[in-house]
Parts: sequence; structure tokens; C-alpha cells
Amino acid sequence: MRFHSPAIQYFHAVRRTGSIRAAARVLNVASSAVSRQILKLEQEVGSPLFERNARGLTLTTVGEMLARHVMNVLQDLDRFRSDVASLSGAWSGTVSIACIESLTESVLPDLIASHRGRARRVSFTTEVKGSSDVLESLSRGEADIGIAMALRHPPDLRQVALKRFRLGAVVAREHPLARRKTVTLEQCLAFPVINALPELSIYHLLQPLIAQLSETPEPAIQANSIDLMRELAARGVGVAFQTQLGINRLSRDGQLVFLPLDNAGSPVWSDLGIYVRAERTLPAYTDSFLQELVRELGERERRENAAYPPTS
Amino acid sequence: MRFHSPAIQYFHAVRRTGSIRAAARVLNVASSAVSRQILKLEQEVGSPLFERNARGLTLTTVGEMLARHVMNVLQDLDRFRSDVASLSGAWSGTVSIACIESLTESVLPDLIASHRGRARRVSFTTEVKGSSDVLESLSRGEADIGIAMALRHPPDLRQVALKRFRLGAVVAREHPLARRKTVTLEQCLAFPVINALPELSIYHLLQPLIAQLSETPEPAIQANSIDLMRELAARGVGVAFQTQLGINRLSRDGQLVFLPLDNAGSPVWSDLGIYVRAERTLPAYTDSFLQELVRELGERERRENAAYPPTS
DNA sequence: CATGTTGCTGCCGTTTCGGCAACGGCTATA
DNA sequence: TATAGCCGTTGCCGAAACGGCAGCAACATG
Repeated sequence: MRFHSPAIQYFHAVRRTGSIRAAARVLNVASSAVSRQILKLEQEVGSPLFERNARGLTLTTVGEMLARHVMNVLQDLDRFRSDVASLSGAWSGTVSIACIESLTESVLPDLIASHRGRARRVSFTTEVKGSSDVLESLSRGEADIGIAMALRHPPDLRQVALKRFRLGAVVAREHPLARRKTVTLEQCLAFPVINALPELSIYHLLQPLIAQLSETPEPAIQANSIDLMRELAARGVGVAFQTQLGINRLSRDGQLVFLPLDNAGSPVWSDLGIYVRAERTLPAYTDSFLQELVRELGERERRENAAYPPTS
Repeated sequence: MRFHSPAIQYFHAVRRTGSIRAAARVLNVASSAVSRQILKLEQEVGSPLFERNARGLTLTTVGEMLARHVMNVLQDLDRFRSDVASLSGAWSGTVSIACIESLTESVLPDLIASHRGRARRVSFTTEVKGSSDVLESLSRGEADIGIAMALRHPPDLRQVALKRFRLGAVVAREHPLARRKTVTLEQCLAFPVINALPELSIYHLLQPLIAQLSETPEPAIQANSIDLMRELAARGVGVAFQTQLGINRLSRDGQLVFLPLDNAGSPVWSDLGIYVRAERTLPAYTDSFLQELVRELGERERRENAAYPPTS
């Protein structure tokens, strides 16, 4: 099912690999063939598509425009293929997800497991990275669905849903704070805390609040892994900060306690966005998973709001 | 700039013309070439794309799926072309509009004239037809922007905006009703009326109301042209019904009077929708006109609401 | 200076494409 | 019922496009 000109595919491969010879290796063709197709494309467009550096190729402005078009074509071709396949009852394909770490503890594994239980032929690729990298993966067409902190997103992405979760302190069962219902930042800073490094969005949520306090915070542990911070908290090393999404299992076991943060009477929100390339129609099997993801996150948001009503 | 496989274009032409030989004439190639490309496509997809009738070809289900993909590709190619062209400052292209008759009197000619004044290189194609035909034109990719009565629209279209206008009676200056501020349907039916035929949406707006009345309406003139009905009303032949959009010029001349309909104390709304194919990004020059169209219709809606506040 | 990598270009065999003419199937018309 | 006019398809053949191979100059790295 390759009814698109080879030039399209070659261009796409060159853009991804950043080099003609590398693209040729991936495509299993001679590099001369790839080179010629690119030259032919540039001749037809009437403008160079790549800047030739000694170390490889970089897209020009026109090249980026063509890349956008080619991505639209290839992604829509994927959707067409899945549409045809689903006619004969074969629901198969790969859902590619890029997301931040908060989801890896329970949300994503639960969802994927349950989805695979129903649709065995659908496979998954997941990549965990920072929020801005998630958005970039989507823009570059390397992922189908992205979950990231809801910052400003580029116009070529569409925010499918926005869910807000309370940021809270996470402490071991035996921690002096564990009996409280909510905590303030000051109360936490009286104990050793496990701080997020700037690459985690939690840092940017808490830093402005910490800056407002008069006291200098206790010397603390710093980390860039939510998983690690959670495990440290479980071992009683200190107070960690994150949303309830990441401590589902351990809090059910009773090892960890989640205490919603109370900042001068109002909650501290962590906004989670679900993103998709705007200029694109998802294949049926991808869209199906997306719907479940949105529903599940909505459900968790609702449950959390019920458990910790945003009192003032 | 033809970097897409000929099969794509041939398929598109065959779908539009409904025949291989007709497509070949349009494409200036031998019919055998077209036939072969179609056969090759069907072989690659693994399923027939057309049903061969004696009189030509009809799309199969898989064929319609491919048609959707091909339309997405070709329309996005158009956008890419315009993006590249706008880099060199050349804003040129053709905006294709399908709309219902209500817009032809002032909205559309005003907008097109003013837009052409600013962007000389942008040309227009407009086709006036019934609401359902407008939507179909859009779905088939024969128009870029559609304006129709806001009924239920197929899922492959996106409603960019929804504007509501009051339906009213239109009478000549000398008509006995002309002095009133508003009129009820009963008051109108006391005079000869110019009725819309079922092909016009006005018919479907008024028919349910007329059916509720006890009296049998006066024998009346029936027509399927808003233009004709307006001119008949201007000549004092009877009372016509339409929105204020269509009588801009003649009411400014004082020849015609617009009287908002009052149906048991509430207005009768005529909902106008602006539509675009959902799976598509418009070229810059088309989007620019679309924005103006939405703004202008919003402006008229606002002005009309100010002139005839929806009293109860 | 040697080595490795990059993109590009003749040369040439293979594949694909398109034009021409002819065939069988069908419809409408005389 | 015969005929003329469509229709899509197929064999044949020249032309164009494609891809592989080997070699080129330019540049970076050690």
C-alpha cells in the first residue's frame, strides 16, 4: 500500500535522521537515490528544502512547511489504512504516547493493561519525558497522544482536555505530619523536604510560593525523578511534593499519606493537559484509547475533588 | 510542483467525473493510463475502489475512504503551496464559496468587493444552492467555505460560526402593514402573501407556524427565488418573508419595509451557519476571507439585534 | 596529515508510465 | 433486431523515471 511518491517518504526519512546517507540506510536504498529525490523535490518546489552543513542537513523555512505537509499526508495515510483494516474487523495498530512521569505509577499502566485486555492487536509505545519535550515529540510527529503540564502549547497542537489535580505533600505513615488533613508549605518546611529539580514542573509550581516565605528552607534532598522522590518519602527521609496521581498504590497500602497543600487558604493546582496534533484525524484505535484516557483522568479528577473538596 | 504520485490525481479526477474516459479528457492523458493507475491502486489497497456500472464508476466503501484521504492530501497540498507563495509576498489563490441565496443581495457582494480591493490576486468562485447542497459541496471538496441554514451538519464538516437573524415580513412602502413595528403571522395572512416553495428553508421555518393557525391562508403566490419574492413584494404584490439580510439595499432606498415576525410574543429565528471541512487547514488567503465573513455576519447580527431587540 | 563522513554525479540496467489501437460489454436509438 | 456510441480493459512499444554502483570534492576529526 505505497501509492505515494517515493520522494515524500524519502524526504520524511531525511528530515527525521538529519542526513541523506542515514535515511538511505533506514530506507534500504542507495544514498544516491535519496539524494536525487530530494534534489528533484527542491527543483519542483523551486526553493532549497535543506541547508547542507558538513555534518548533515537542516530544514529551511520552506522545508519546514513541506515537512508539515508531508507529516499530514503520512499521518492521514495511517488513518486511512486503519479505516480500511477495521472494515475487515482487524483492529490493529500502534498507539504512541509521550507523557510526563506523574502518569507512570498507575494511570497509564492501568489504562494500557485494561485496553490491551479488550484489544489485543493494538500495541503501545510510550516515552516519558519533560513537558516541553512531550509537546515537541507531538509536533515532530513522533507521538500520537501527549500528556504534559498545561503550559502554553504551540498552535499546531490541540488541547483535547485539561484536568487539574491538587499538589500535595507526600509523607510516610509514621511522619509527624501524617495525621493532618491538609498542610501548609511552612508546616512542611519545618521538616526535611525532598525538592524537585528545575526540570520537573513541580519545581516551577512550588518555587514562587517558597520565595514568598520569610524563612530560609531547611537544607533538603533534590531529585529529578518523581519515582525516586516518592520512594524516598516512603522511607521516611522527608516530605515530597506531587499530585495524588503518582502515589495510588502506595497510599492504598497505607505506606504513604497524601496531604493536599494549603496555600493561604487556597489549593495549589497542577494542570494536566492532553494534547494531539491539530491538523490530524486520529485512527480509530488511537482515538478510542484517547477517549478512555480523557475519561479516566476526568474520573480521577472527580474522585479527588470529592476526597479533598477545595475548601477555602 | 507535482510531487504526488499520478495515481492520486487520477483517482481524484475519476471520482469527480464518475468515469475513466472523462477523467482522461480532463487530465489530458490516454484513458488507458488512467485505467491502469486505478487498477494499480486497487491492487495495492487490496480491494476494489469503484463499482463498474455500464454508465461509469461509483465509489465503493473503501473507495470513499480513499477519496477522503486523497481530498485531505490535495487540499493540504494547496495550503502548502499558498504558504510557500506567501513567503515571496505573492498572496494569490481562489476562494470557492457555496452559499444559500440570502447572502447574494448584499453580504457576499460587499465582502468580496472589499476583499478584492485589498487583495487583487485572490479570485473567487461562488455557487448559490440549497442548504443541503451547500453542505454536500463542502463534503465533496468542491467548495472551501459554505454558508447554509444551520441544520444538523455531517461530522466531516465543522461549524465555524452560528449567527441568528430574525425572520420577518417584507412589504412595499405603501402596504397597509408598513407602518407597524412588528407583525404577527395572522396579520400577514390577512393580505396576499408570497410563499416560499419547500426547497427554500423559509418554507420549513414558516410551515409549522402556519399549521398551528385555525384560519386557512389566503391563496398566494409561490416561488423558489428569494430575489424574485423580494422584487414582487417591492411591487406591492404581497407580503414576502425573509431575513433582513436580503433587503439591505431596497430598504435603504425606502422601497421595502422589514417587519420582524412576532410569533406569540417571541421572534422567529433563522439560523445561519458557516461551515468548513473539518479535516483541513485552510490556506492563508482563504482563512483571511473566512475571518472577515464571520466578523461581518456577526456585525450584522449585532446591528439587527440593536434595531429590533427581541422583545417578549 | 590520514581517516571517516558528508552530499553529489556519471553510467547503466530495470522498472514504470503513457500513447495507440483493438476488444468485449453495455445502452439507447432507429 | 441491428447499429452506433459509450464504457473499461489489455497488448504492444517507445520514453521517462528510478535505483544501484563507483567515484568525486568538501569538510570534520583525530
